[in-house]
Amino acid sequence: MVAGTVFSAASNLTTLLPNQTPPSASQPLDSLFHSSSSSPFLGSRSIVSFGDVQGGKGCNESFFLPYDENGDEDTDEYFHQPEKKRRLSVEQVQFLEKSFDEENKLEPERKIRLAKELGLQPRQVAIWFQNRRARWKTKRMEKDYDSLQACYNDLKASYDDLLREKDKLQAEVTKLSEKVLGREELEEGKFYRVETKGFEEPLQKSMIDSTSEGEGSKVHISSAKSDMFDSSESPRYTDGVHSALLETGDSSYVFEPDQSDVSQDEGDNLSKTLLPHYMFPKLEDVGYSDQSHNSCHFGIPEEDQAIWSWSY
DNA sequence: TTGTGTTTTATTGCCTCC
DNA sequence: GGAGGCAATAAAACACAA
Repeated sequence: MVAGTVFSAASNLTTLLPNQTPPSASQPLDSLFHSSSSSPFLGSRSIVSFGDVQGGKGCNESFFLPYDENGDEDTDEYFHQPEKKRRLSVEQVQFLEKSFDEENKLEPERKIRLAKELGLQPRQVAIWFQNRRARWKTKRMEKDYDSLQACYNDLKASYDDLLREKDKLQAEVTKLSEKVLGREELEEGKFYRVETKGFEEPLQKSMIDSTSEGEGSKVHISSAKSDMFDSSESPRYTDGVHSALLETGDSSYVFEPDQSDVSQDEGDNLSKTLLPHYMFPKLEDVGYSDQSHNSCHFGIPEEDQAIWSWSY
């Protein structure tokens, strides 16, 4: 390859006109792109032309001076230059970039044409496209990575929020369950038959008997043998009180919720869903005889009533 | 000026396709 | 088997801080 390149340089040397000047940096790209068959890039520095051998940052000045100024001595020096990489000129790169934007693959005819127009070896054009495709791929992967990262961050944030919410709700369930269990003494197996309006949702269909004639949305828990009691997710009622309840002949325990009290919080919503309605004692048994009362305090101390009050 | 990191050009080896 | 593509890599050119 080295010998080939040197030979190419030498060949090019003979074809270049000594006074040929590179295209001006201010020359519009389109005019370059639509130039005629005579290349505007011939004579600009490149590894093939050995232009600008002396280096310089972005210098487009042709290394090739008129022979009568350089003389044979310098010309001889060209052929003995060790092969060095030459950066393409700004114009050449712009031209190639534009071509790449149109199509990033290079057919043989196009390669030849580009090489001719740019005064480069077809191989150089091919290499440039190859490297350019590699850069393009890297950039695209970086973009993909960024978008995936953003996506992941969003999902992670949502997940963390859900986890926090879950912990909060679980703590609420625990708190409420403890309060309920703390009042088992008051119940002593006597439970108030409560009605419910709009409680159908928390109960599974299999648990509910249709009892709606003339009773609005009153719901009866038809059987203790429901999924609710088997579920490991549900509160466990293996103690004497609840076992007694489950074994009682009258298995229809209906709870009547408050319809006006608005002192609930989000934990209350949970309790509506998770706490079994049959657990509430009769109001008479806990010193509460006014069944027309709308609030669901059920003898719970004043300070706890907020938790037990809700409305629909 | 020099050391160092980055970019660009080019090579090599492997693979696929025709 | 040759041409072309790609990944990995080398090496020169370039940018820039100290």
